[in-house]
Amino acid sequence: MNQPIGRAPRQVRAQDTRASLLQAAVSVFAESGLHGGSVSRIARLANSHDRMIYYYFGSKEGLFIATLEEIYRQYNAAEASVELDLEQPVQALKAAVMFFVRYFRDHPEFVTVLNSENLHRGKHISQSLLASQFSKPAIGLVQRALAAGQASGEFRAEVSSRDIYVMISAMGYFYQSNQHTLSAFLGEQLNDPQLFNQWEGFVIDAVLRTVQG
Amino acid sequence: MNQPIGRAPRQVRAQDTRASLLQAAVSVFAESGLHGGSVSRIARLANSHDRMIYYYFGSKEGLFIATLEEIYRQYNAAEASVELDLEQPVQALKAAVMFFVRYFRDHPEFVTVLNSENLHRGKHISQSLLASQFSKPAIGLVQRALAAGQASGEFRAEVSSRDIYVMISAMGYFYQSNQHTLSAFLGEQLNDPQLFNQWEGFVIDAVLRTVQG
DNA sequence: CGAGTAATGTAGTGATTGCTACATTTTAGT
DNA sequence: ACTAAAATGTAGCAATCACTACATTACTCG
Repeated sequence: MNQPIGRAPRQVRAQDTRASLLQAAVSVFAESGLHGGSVSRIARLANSHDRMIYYYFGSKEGLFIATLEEIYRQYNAAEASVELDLEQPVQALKAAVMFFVRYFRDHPEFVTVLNSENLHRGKHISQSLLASQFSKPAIGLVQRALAAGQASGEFRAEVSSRDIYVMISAMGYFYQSNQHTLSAFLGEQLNDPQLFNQWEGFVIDAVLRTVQG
Repeated sequence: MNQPIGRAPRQVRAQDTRASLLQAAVSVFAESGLHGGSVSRIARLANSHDRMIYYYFGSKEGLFIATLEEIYRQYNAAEASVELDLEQPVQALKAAVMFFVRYFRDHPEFVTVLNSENLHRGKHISQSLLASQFSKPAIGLVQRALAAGQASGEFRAEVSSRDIYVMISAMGYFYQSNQHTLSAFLGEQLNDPQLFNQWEGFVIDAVLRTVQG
């Protein structure tokens, strides 16, 4: 569009290659974990070659680090796009809970890749230079909703936003992450839409009861 | 002791071999997951040979299924040994919460092996013939404490024990399971004992506020 | 247009994997 | 004591793995 015509093709294609490799890595690592997903399968899915993974990411671990950064980036971007009506703290917190619970449901790749990273004791995310940038906006949603409610007196002052953030994340994440063993355990299919809605309502209720006076 | 002297050695040794292979499998699968842990490493850790794994468990997957059954068995056994004073529902529920939160903290192998199984979409636990037996006593603790409180009128009647069980599990499990990425995310080491105690107190508070009228 | 290089393609490497064929030892039952 | 079989040990196979040396293309820039 605003680019000189004869310019882009080379560099653009290169970026496309990198991007499709990264996207393929997200898919494969999400499905099979770091060890389970092979470099050649990622390259094949991206219509490229193993060679290019090493060209752009140096190693399989380098690709995994980039994958982590990518899913965190998407996570933060999604969180940043949520708008809260801070005039109504209860509704705001409710909206925050719904965002998280649904994000985990709709982005299983986020859940499984993080699980894979935690299996490796966080050794890759600690190598990431961008990691520190991700921590800032993360709790933002919960923090703002909670602070608004505390200012208006609707929420208790002694509740910490970190605890509430972890509580919400835990209930949303665990429900998705462990749905298979939980379903076998409880004898109910947790991915059933009706059951999910019921669970979402329960989480909202539990969080509100926890923060309210 | 009460065995005829010349009897046991053969069968006993055989059972020892099987048991030590299973224990080694729990350790290795917990540390590296199903794909990351190799059969030969498990055999070496058990002071045995790859060969014996196939002799006793048929395949690597068979060993993994047995591993799942083993950690579930231990989980249920621990749960069954907890005694609740149902005359005091609040204390009983509190004790239940503490049991779960601490069990996940003290048994990371339970957490990581289950994560590995969920990565594979529960395909192994669904093959287990013993799996159905595990579901029964699981929610027992929570169910009894909750029912006692509902009978006495201290807890709300409309709360479901399944929701409370999943809530408690989620908050305890997630805290342990995702401690590495969470620590990087929050800038705090979640395995710090003081922070853990604070979290445990928060979970108790959140659960009680959720069930109380 | 010509040259230098960014980007891609090809064909392999050695190491490790899950698994098995085969041999050997050890013990229980008769 | 003898034998069938349970249990263990040894050696190696075919496949896959992450990774790389080397060659080739294609485009940018002077």
